[in-house]
Amino acid sequence: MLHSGEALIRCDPNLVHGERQARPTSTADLVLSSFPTSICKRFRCNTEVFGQGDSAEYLCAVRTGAVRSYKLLEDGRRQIISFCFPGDIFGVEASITHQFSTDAIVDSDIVLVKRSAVDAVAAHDPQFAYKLWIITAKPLNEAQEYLVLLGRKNACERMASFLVDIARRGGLSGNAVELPMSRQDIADYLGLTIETVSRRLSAMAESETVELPSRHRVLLRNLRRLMELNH
Amino acid sequence: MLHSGEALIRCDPNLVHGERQARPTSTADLVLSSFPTSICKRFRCNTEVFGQGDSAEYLCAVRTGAVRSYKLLEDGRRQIISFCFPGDIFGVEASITHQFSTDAIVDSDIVLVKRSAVDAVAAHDPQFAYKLWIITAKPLNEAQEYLVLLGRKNACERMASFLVDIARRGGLSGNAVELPMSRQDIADYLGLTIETVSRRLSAMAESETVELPSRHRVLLRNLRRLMELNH
DNA sequence: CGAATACTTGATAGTCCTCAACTCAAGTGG
DNA sequence: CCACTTGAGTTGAGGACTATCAAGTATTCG
Repeated sequence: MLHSGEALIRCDPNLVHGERQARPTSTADLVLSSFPTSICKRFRCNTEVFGQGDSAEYLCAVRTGAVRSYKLLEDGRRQIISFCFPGDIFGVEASITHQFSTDAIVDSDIVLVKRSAVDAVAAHDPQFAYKLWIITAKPLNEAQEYLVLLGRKNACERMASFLVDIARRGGLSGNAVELPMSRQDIADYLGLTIETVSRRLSAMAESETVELPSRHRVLLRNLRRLMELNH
Repeated sequence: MLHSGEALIRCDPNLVHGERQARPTSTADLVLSSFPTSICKRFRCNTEVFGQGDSAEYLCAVRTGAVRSYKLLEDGRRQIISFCFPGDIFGVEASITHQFSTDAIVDSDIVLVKRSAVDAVAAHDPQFAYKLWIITAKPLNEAQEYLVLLGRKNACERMASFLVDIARRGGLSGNAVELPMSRQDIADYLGLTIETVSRRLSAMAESETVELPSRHRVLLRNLRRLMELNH
C-alpha cells in the first residue's frame, strides 16, 4: 500500500532516492552523452546555463539536478516554459538564438554539445538526424499538453496536474515527491501567483489529499483524487 | 500609409488576396509536397483530418485553407493548440497515435505523407531527416511563445497578440486581417470565453484600434497600439 | 421569408490577484 | 547559545477581471 503510487503512475522503480540522477531509459541524455565532442559542466544553483537572446551554440541535457526554462515580459512577468530533470533535453531552437533563458534550480551537471557539430553529424548520419527529430517531437507534445492546462484548467486542477506530472517524471520515492523549485517557480510555471499556489497546497493538505512535511517535499496521500483532478 | 501595417510586421507583400494559398517562402509544405508518395486531399469545412487517439499514420501540411488542432477534456472544455495556414505542417507526433484532433475550418487542400514512408526515407537521407528536425523545432518554439500568452497575459493582450500573429502569418491584405475561424474557435485558442473575445474586439473597435466590417474580417487601424499590447 | 446559428451586449457572480500582515526556517554574529 | 536578520512561505481581507447566465441583434441558408 505504501508504494501504490509508484505502480499507479508507472514510475521507474529503480529510481535512485535522494539526488536525481539520469535514468537508463532516457533517450535524450544518451544521444547527447554519446556524442564524441560532448562536455559535461556543473552549474551552481540559480546560475544561468544560457539567456534569452544568446546565440544557440549548444544543445543541452540534464545529467543530474534540475533546470527551469523561462521567458520574461518587459514588465517582469515570468512564464516558466518547462522544468527539466535528468535525461531531459533542452535548448532546442529553430532560430540561431535562444528564445528563452534557462538556469539551474539546484547544483546540476549539464551535458553540452555544440550545435554546429550536431548539425554537421546530422547532415551525414541519418540515424542520428532521425533521433534528433524524435527527441524534438517529444517536448513539442509536452508543450501542447501543457497548453490545455494553462488555457482551460483552474488553479486546483493545475496544482494536481503538476504534482502528478513531477511524480511521473521521476520525482517520486515511495509516496514522496521532491519539489526542488520554489513556490514562485511553481506559480510562474502554472500561470498563477505564489499565494494561490500556497493556498491550493494548503487546501489539499486540509482535505488529506497530500501532506507537506517540508517545503520541498510533498507526500501524496490520495493519488486517486489527484488523478481525478488531473483529468 | 495604407499599407504601413504590412511593412511593420514584415508580411509577404505578394500574398494572394482572398482564399489563402501556399506561399513560396514556406518550407514545411515544400518538404512534404516534394515527397514522392505525397497525396493532396480536399477536406470540407468542419470535417476531421484526424482525431485524438487515431493512429498517427500521416504527416500533414496545409496547401490551401486552414485547420485547427485541439484537445478536449472529458467535460467538453476545448483548447485549440494551433491554427495552421498554407505552408504550415501539422500532425507531428512523438507517439504512434495522435495526441490531438485536427479539422478543417474552411474547405482546405491538405498534403498527406505516410509516416512510415517518411521514416524510411529519413533513415537513409540525412538532408531530409535534418529538414524534418528543423520544421519540427519551429512549432515547438511557437508553442513555447504561446505558453507566455496563456500563462501571463490578460484578455486584452491575448486578443492583440492573436491579431498581430494572424497578420504576421499571412492573413494580412492591406490593413485587413482575415479570420476564417469562429469567435468560439478564437476563445478556445486564447483560453477565454466567446463573450470575452467579443467584448475585447468591441472595445478595440470603440477605441479605434481596429474596425470590424464583417465577422471574418478585421481592419487594423492602429497597429502600433496593438503591438504595444502585444509586448 | 423564416429558422437556425453566430455574435453581441448586459447584469451578476466567482475565481484568482493584490496588498498586507504574519509565521517559519536558516544563517550570522555577539 | 540566543537575539537578530533575512528570505521564503502562509494566511487573511478586499478588489479586479473574466466567467456565467440571460436576452437581444445580426447573418446565413434553405
